Amino acid sequence: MAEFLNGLKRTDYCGTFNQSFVGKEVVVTGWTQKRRNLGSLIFVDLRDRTGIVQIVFDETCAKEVFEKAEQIRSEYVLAVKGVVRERSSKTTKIATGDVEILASELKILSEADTTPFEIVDETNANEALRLKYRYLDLRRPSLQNKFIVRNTISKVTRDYLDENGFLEIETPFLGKSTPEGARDYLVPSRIHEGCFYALPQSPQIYKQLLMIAGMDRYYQLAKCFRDEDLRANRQPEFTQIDLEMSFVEDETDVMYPVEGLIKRIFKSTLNIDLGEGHFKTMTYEQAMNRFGSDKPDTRFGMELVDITGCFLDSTFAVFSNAVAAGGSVRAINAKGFADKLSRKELDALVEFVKTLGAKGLCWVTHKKGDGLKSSIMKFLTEEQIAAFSKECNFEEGDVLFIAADKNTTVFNTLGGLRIHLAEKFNLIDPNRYDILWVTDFPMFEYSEEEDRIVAVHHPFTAPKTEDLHLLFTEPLKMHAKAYDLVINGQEAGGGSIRIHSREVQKNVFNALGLTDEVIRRKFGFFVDAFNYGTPPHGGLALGLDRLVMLITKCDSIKEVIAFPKVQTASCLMSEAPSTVEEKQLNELYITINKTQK
RNA sequence: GGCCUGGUAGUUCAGUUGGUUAGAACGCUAGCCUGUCACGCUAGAGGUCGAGGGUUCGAGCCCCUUCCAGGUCGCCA
Repeated sequence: MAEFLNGLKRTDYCGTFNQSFVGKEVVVTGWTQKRRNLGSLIFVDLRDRTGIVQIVFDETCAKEVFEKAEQIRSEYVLAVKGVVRERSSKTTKIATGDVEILASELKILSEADTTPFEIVDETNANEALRLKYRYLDLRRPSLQNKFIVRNTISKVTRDYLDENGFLEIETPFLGKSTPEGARDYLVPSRIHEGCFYALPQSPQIYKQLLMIAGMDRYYQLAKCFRDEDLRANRQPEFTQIDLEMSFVEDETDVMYPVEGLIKRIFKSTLNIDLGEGHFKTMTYEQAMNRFGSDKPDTRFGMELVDITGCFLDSTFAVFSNAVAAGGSVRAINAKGFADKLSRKELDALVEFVKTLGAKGLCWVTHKKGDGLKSSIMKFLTEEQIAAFSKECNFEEGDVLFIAADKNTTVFNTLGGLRIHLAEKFNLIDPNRYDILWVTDFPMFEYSEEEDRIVAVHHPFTAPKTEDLHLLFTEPLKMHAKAYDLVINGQEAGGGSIRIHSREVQKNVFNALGLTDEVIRRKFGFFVDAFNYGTPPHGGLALGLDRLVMLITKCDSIKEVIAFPKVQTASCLMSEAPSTVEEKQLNELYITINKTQK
């Protein structure tokens, strides 16, 4: 039978005890990590979120206390009163290993069934099982620590932004479905037949309206929702540190304050001092040319090299066709990999890049004493070999991977291969943090799917001032005042200076092929707002979950969200989403059409 | 939507060419035990081999379908 506290008040947390407590009478509460019953001597490790302390029951205990202690099992919730004393046999395995509590009073506040998996830090229980019993999984110290770090980041963020004049303002969850961008989660309206709210993909429009409203500087730890497929670092609902500033003009007006925030976060969580200077920056073009990615992982080398010039006279159709179509031939040199990669593994890498959209991949190996070998040996001339060897510093012991196609495919292929090799061969120092800005993104890109140009960032992003004149002639050559914060090859955040001129905004909409009628329907209230005095403004959003992942060094976003969804966007614990009562559907004017897809 | 991987006691796994009663460790239960901290010793319970169908004298194992989970590509302005 569960007992009540009956006035017993906790005096200290389990993990806080040390020599200075010796002799004090204390009351601790927590969960039973482990019970060791030696007959007339019982040890109980009691755990709360701060740590573990050992409780002892022996012959000095009252008979009924000792008998109750014999009933204790794993995960029972206890309250124990006792005196702290020095241990006769100390241990360094727990932080409180110098002392123990000799119990004089015990309350079993709650009994516990045998848990589906053991509540230990180094669990290897299946993730699905742990997610079904998430509240048990969350008892594990390593998981609790992630939420303690997450809290620190949130708190430091609020402190820093408050000190810098930002106001925390909440924006609606129930909003208007936005066109372009991710798929919206829709919420049916009961009052308006056939109408739907959309959950925000981000508070983008609202925060810009707050600038027009004169709030000057805004921030929010904003929940965002996107109905897209999940990944190891993507959940359908996630949190952004979202901010916006008025009277800013250049990218650095936003980037520099954010650098201050990132520095404060790293200092307060990891005690890492990121130094006085500004973060490194790299243009989008540089990032693509060197790393084949707009979120380059600069913790290791193996950079891309453009060797198009080496193959201008190539008889190999793949190369000549790629060049003729405006593409390129590029390579990465896997230094010293000749002995690490078997023929079978090379073939596997060729198959791997096909999953990235490549049609193929050429390789050249130079094993010691074995000479050159290549998948395209018969197409290579002495001059070409000499030329690319020089360009790529290709020497004995190396493996060169060559891709030829249109540039986007080449970048995707070699950029992806580079990361794949680094992970496979542990080329990355796990304790290193490489932080940089990627700037000067293209303003637009061509969408083959939609057969029109679309905004790379979003349609409110300001073009580079010097590119404005290209808007109606060569829009694809325009660059945007947009910037991404990249940490260890992950997009940690992104933002832009926004368009504040109604003329420019109208022209950008037009360049995107949106008619006045469409603009009115989709963004009417937003466009109207620009007519009443808009300050120059810009902002940024940081992925809070990804920051926690990076700082706690975990690979899965599920580890840093208290109640996450699995790959099919369902919650294994609550079994959401679920069907609902017919009555609820009727109220919402909804009928389920099971055949349509 | 495509591709890859996995599903066997509560948990993590093993299970030979398709062949007797499906095993181990941890956990759990009971008994003994005064310094354990991976406590120890003794005994015990515990299985719809994800589900359905097929091949076979015989299926955990082979085939088909399906469900669940993980990763990834598409997608994610």
